[in-house]
Amino acid sequence: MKTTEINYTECLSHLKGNKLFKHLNEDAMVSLLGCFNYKKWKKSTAFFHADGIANNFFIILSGRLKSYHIDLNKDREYTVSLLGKNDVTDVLSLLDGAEHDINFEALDDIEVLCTTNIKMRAWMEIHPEIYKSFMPYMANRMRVLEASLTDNVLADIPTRLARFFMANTDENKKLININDLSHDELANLIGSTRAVVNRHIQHFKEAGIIEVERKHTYIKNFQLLSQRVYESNYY
Amino acid sequence: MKTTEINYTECLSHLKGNKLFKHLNEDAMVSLLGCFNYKKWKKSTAFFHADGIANNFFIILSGRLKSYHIDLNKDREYTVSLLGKNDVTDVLSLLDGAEHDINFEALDDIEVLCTTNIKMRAWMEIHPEIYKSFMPYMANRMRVLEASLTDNVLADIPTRLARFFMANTDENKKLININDLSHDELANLIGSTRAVVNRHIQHFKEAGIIEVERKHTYIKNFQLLSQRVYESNYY
DNA sequence: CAGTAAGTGCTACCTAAGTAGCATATGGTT
DNA sequence: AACCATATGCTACTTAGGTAGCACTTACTG
Repeated sequence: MKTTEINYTECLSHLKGNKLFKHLNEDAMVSLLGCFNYKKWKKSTAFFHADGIANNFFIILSGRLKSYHIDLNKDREYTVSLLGKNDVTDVLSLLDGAEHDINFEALDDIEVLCTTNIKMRAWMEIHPEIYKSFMPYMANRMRVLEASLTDNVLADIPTRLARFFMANTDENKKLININDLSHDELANLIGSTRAVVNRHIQHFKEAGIIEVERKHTYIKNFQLLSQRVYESNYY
Repeated sequence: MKTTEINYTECLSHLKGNKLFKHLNEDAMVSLLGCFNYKKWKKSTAFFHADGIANNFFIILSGRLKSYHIDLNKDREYTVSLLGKNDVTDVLSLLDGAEHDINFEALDDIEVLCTTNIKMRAWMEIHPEIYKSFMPYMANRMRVLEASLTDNVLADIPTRLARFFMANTDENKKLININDLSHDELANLIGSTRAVVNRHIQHFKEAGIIEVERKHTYIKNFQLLSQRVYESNYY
């Protein structure tokens, strides 16, 4: 690993805190780190599918990275997932070798460990115990995808918005991770548009559920929010 | 394995034709079969999440099984995936042990090999090489989920319908696997309702793209269909 | 500190999708 | 043959969500 900007032990401790890799023994850990380069990207750096980015494999150390699709006809974007610390990408092209046409954009300054799918696959061949630890990670990602899918089909936008806020609260009932996003980004995340999301945010404000400042959202009444979430349900 | 209704070698050949299990050696194959029971279910048999069905693990030998969510408030259903021969379920609860609230219904008379998640997990512990072969299967399932998700957010219903037909054609440009579904089931699959899907089916008929009989859909002009599909695109 | 880009709030309008209801057709069952 | 559940086709209507446009505000940048 190139250690120009971050030291080796720091990276090691990152991996040891990552569910996918924490179970590895010291030797495997060292050889894994040998495959990666440490990189930083500025906020708003974008990677398009066409750039061949999907043939690389990243472990996110800090910052948020969104994966998204654009509709060229209409002027719309959909954020498929919001990746953060301890997430990896792109799992799909890594695991089945096929192309994955999706784009990425850094929502913050981010730090990643970077390698190619080819190198990563070679390492996995030698350390097959890694496959098992990928299982719950993939299962969790699938759960999120499936929940979003069902939501987007069956739930209206205020419901999706409420659920999205709810899903991003911590134990103190405060909004985390998405509290500094613009209404535009929120819209991309729940599959709608800025104007519509803004409309419903006004309703939530009137109802006393949330408070809004420029690029900041706060939950004002958690009780009301969870009420709004559980009004509509499916099984 | 209980071999009351199907013989052992028949099951073995099923497993050898299944991408998930074909790579196993003879011993592993035999011990795997030892975990399962052979079962048949009649068409329309339904399993609800509440029944604890999700703690079982199935390999589908023949027939179609849909996994779906119902919205109790509105009167709607969404078919998350249509599983068939060589598919397994439920991967999610198997791999991370958490509840997966989803329902199942047999669209045909179906045959399955059936075991509990607990037994299957125990077997996997002893045969960890299986984890690797699960990878591309899961990756593929994730791709399908992600594509549906993006479609449901960004594409309108005629586009989704056209894509859905397109995705279910064989090398002879004939409709397979979904050609005998009612408009109601089609609607569930693309995230809409019977009346709306029927509306667009009329348009497709007028345009000469498809032909429809009671519970049968045929592609009349594949060229026109693929044109309709590629009109709208995203990346 | 002036200029500019980005974010927000809101009005007015348009349209695809959903809903309700009914007529007709089909195929299987008694 | 008569019956009945299911499937389909179609009309009329409602509505949530999307679109366009603009005013105002905030924060950054040269």
